Amino acid sequence: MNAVRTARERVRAELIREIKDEARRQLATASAGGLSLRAVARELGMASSALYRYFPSRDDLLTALIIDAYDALGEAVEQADAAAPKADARARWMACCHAVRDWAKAQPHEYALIYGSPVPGYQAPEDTISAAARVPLMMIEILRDEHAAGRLAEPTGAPLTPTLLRQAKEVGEQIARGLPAEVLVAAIIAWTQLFGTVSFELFGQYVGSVDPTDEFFAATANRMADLVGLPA
Amino acid sequence: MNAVRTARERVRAELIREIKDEARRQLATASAGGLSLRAVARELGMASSALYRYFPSRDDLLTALIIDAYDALGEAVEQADAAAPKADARARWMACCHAVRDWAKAQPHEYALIYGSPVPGYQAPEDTISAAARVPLMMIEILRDEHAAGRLAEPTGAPLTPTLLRQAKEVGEQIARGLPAEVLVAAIIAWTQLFGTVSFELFGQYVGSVDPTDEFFAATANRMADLVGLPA
DNA sequence: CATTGTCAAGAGCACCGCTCTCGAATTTGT
DNA sequence: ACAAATTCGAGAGCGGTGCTCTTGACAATG
Repeated sequence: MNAVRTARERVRAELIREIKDEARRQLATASAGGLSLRAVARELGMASSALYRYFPSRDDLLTALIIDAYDALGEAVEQADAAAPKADARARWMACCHAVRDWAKAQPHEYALIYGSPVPGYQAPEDTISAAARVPLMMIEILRDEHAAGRLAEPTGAPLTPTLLRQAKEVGEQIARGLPAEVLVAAIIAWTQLFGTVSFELFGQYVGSVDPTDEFFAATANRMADLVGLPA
Repeated sequence: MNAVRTARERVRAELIREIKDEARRQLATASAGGLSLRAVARELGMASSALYRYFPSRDDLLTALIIDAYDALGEAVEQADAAAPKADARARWMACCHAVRDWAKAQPHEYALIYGSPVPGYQAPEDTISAAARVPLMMIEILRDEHAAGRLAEPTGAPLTPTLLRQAKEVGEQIARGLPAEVLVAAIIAWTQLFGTVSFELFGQYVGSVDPTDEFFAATANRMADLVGLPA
């Protein structure tokens, strides 16, 4: 009974996968706003109306692609971290940074989908935010490990304002227990810098200056490792 | 004769302005990809085909809006710098950073237009890049003034790789003569951080952590001032 | 075997960017 | 002052879009 019912559901799951694959392929030529359900259906040899059996609207297809993208990026970063020597925090940090950049350069349109400007009337559903948190959580885990081992340098620079300290403490209690608020703020700065650099590179802002960007990126990632207090 | 010719051209310039204004207004509800010439024409009470007398294509309208946006942002930053005490480099720096953020928060859709993901098939024409350079040039000018006065601290951190040094020197020769390559690299990092932070705030990545972002932004801008070597 | 649920397909709606043509208005040249 | 040249707005129309609704075929269920 379950096996029989699965027969139909399996072909359905397969078709959903094919639709997403084709949509991803089209994303490469026409980005988010230009994704055409009709074109996807045409390429798959089916009527456009049939697609609505699988995705109730264009935005739902887009949402599925966004979640997939966040997950793929998170997966890539987590694998990069796992492959790095666990004792070498800076190596883990650099591996994660490079994993983000490599993934973004390999799937620029999927990256633009999740870190570019929000799509017109699109409202990100709940499911996306947990998927989006995987990368920052990975970076924080590195810092927690290093802090627990007592190898994290104390943050420098002007002291933080009370409000910012309170905000950081609140966030820390939920996802970074044990990490000093100053470190967490530095981590948010570094996290911003990481994606800012990748975005600027992908969106062409470095053309004419630090292009190719490989060495600049490595230098930036190292500066950020310094900022959060990782040992050299 | 000139006055007569101007009569027609004046109403033409006026209409171009109205079209751009209305397009900007629509950008607020449907972002770049969803900008509709027909809707603009409808709102202006004219036939959609008439718009093509003023903008040969939708992309040309978009380009005009993009250049206007870059210019408006550049103007805002330059005014902020001019209003700051010329002798206080950090005050100038902070004023510029806050000017970028304030402008972006006041016109989020125009900001997304120029610093979000590139529009589908859109290729940025030459005119945009000079307009885009105004903000980074302003930041570099602050550093040049301070360096000329001998008040710029020496960059810290690991030494840069030869390739990156060479890239920085090349850029420096064109737009930042006299500025050490290490400072220029730090400036590019800071420039990236500035827009990365503004983008993350506007695109909702800080929701749930450092939101509201006012104090975090100020702290970040100060850290970046430290990074480029500005005195406290 | 009949019923029930699922599915693809087609027609159709309102919208889009864009092109072309045509008549009216305006500017220009004489 | 009048004719020629240019500019302009409007309309029709092309092929495309997302999306809805209906219809008829198929497969799974009892």
